[in-house]
Amino acid sequence: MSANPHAEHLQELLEGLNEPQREAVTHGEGPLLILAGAGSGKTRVLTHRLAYLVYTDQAQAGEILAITFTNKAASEMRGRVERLLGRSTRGMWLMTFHSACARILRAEAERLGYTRQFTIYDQADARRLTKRCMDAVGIDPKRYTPAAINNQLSAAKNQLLDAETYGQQAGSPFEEMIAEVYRLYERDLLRMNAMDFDDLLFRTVNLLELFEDVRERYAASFRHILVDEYQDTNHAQYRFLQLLVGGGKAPARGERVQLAGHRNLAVVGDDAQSIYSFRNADVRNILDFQQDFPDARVVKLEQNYRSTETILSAANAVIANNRGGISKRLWSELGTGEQIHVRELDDEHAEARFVVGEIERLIDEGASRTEIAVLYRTNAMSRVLEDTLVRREIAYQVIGGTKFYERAEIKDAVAYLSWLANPFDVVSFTRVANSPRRGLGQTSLGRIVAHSATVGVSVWEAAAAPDQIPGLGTAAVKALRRFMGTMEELRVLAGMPAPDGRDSGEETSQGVPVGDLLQAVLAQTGYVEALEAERTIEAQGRIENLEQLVEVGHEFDATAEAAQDTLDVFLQQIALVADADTRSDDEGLVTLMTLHNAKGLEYPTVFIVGCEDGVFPHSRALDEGGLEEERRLFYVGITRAMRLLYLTRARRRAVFGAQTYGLPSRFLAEIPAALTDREDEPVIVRSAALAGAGTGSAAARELAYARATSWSGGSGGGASADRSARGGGAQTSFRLGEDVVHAAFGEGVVTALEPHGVIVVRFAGDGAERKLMAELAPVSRRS
DNA sequence: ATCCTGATTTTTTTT
DNA sequence: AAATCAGGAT
Repeated sequence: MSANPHAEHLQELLEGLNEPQREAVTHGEGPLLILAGAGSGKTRVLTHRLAYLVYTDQAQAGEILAITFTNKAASEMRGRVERLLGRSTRGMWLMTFHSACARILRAEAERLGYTRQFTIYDQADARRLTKRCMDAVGIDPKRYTPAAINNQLSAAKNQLLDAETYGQQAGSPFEEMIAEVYRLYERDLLRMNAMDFDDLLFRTVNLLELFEDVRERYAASFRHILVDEYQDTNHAQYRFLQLLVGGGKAPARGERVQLAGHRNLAVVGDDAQSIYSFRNADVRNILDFQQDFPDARVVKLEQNYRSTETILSAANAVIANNRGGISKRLWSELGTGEQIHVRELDDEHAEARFVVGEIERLIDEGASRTEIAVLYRTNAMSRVLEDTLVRREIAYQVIGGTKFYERAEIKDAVAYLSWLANPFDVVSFTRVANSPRRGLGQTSLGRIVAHSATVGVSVWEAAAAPDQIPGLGTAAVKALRRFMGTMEELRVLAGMPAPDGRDSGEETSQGVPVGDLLQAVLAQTGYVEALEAERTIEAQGRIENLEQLVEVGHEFDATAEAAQDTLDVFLQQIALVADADTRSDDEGLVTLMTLHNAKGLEYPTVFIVGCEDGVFPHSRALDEGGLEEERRLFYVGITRAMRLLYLTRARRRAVFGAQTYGLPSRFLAEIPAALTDREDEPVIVRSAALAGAGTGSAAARELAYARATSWSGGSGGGASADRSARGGGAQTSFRLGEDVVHAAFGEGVVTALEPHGVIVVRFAGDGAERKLMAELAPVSRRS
């Protein structure tokens, strides 16, 4: 080792790492599992390991595949590795699963019957196509939404089940129906030379399974593979890795022996932070890693360098309520720090005012806006916060929500490019053909698409010969001819070959740069003109968005490495950007985002708003038995905070425009009161009360009641009046939204007042609403 | 074909 | 509250 010319650098690379970190960084060949608790220096280990592998010549940059969860994380990591190495990491595959697969597929697509210009459909496109297939099968759209059906398809794909296999093992009429949609859906995607997000993984796995030479080539070219956030990988991703490194679970169908390979796979993750099961992530991937690779070296990172001990204690206490998992106990040396601030506000507006007020105070005290993040469960909750921030003139950024690339005008512009690149792309064609309005309505478009399918040519070819299309009116023929004239000009400009192969064999001419092409598209199709004609503020905003997109195009042109395939690469890049990738951390902005988007990030001050049962944990997660995952999400949220943590809850909140009354999140009660500054002790009667209600056991009811009374009595203050009222049998006057406790049902909240002394209470235990006679029921005011 | 209007639905979370 | 959708009028 001392002979290594980089010995000094090596020293530097390992300096400042603790023992387990160093072990992970310097691990040589063979499987490696890094169990990295929150804030334990995971990214540091990953970047140092990447640099170490290159430095010690265990791998060239180009022989490493490093998977991150977002493109943003990838580019940050690349920057850090380059700083460590002191040179470029060009050639290193440092990207998301989806980007890596798209890249492989673009090189190999012909083997699977696609062209390298295949279009990537996002979720909205996929749902639209699903709906079309549902209509074709004749499914009642009232009973099943395209989103729900598409989720089923997505789940199947993530399990690597194709339509045929899925159909064979369908065990219910429902599954038969799904299978039918699935068959159509797959057929259409292939016809359209398009893939959805799940296909990127699925098709890559197909490719590697079907073509041994391809598999061998990629397996040999990636001598080391590293995967971040391994707890959130799904089965398709697991199989992809298995095909590249060898080893892993029992051989798949048709495989005689276990796959051979170098098995140089290092995975990093934390099962306590697995929060993507709704996306078919399977936490067993990380839990079973040691079974998959019995000789794996396992490194646990438990020292936290991020949060105060108070925050960590809260996180540990919360996650302890989950069953199972790999045990680890985070600790830190950063001192006790401040208590966790817990606040209850009247409604979401008051909550927002409180949060923004605290932000103002912190800024006055010298904090920077970049040090503050506000986290919420659902995107819709950002609105009130934004309103308040705007009013108080605090600069902020929202991550997620309506993404830039999901705006209609952006999707339209991109669809024009997609169709130019991929003449089979029906979804883009139908999106673009009548936007701006050209007099080509649904009926005409339907005829064009149907004709292309019958004749077996691309939509482009079908549309290029309007008079061949049966049933098309003269007006439509004329409109289409004019439209296709424009598109032909643009096609030449783009340097794309004629779809009918007229000049195949010729060298594909070099197209103009993407930014210029985009500009030409927007001008020549009349898209911008139509927007200008609207003369509304809205349209003006859209034009500005489009200008921004053109700017993105120009930037792409300026940095494009090879002049080849630029349009495809640009489209692929756009299809796979996540909104998390647009986060900026140097512009003096307060950051607003969902808890999911906060994964992997840290902030000195964190607010988690909406800590109410039904909001967080989310009611739909509760219905589907996803409580533990919600808790992990809460754990993720808590552990984002370095020094200050605020948890807020609104007694009343508008959901779908209607007022709802929510109980405090059950997670709040899981934080030891001593760690917080809340004045009133949380009343934990829920489980006991529910047990009592369920079994009808009088003793359990007594117990729940006794605990509830003594606890609320213990909170001091004006408890005595309440107690006497309760002791007298019942309290008779209640207000809307009041927190109450019932002897058998436990905690609840008054959601309605009815005549004749009847109140409606929703209970925390089972979420059910019950009508009670205020005078007679054993119910009383809480707190 | 297009536009308008009232009804219905939407909100988990995302590559 | 906002967005999308279906159905009907123009």
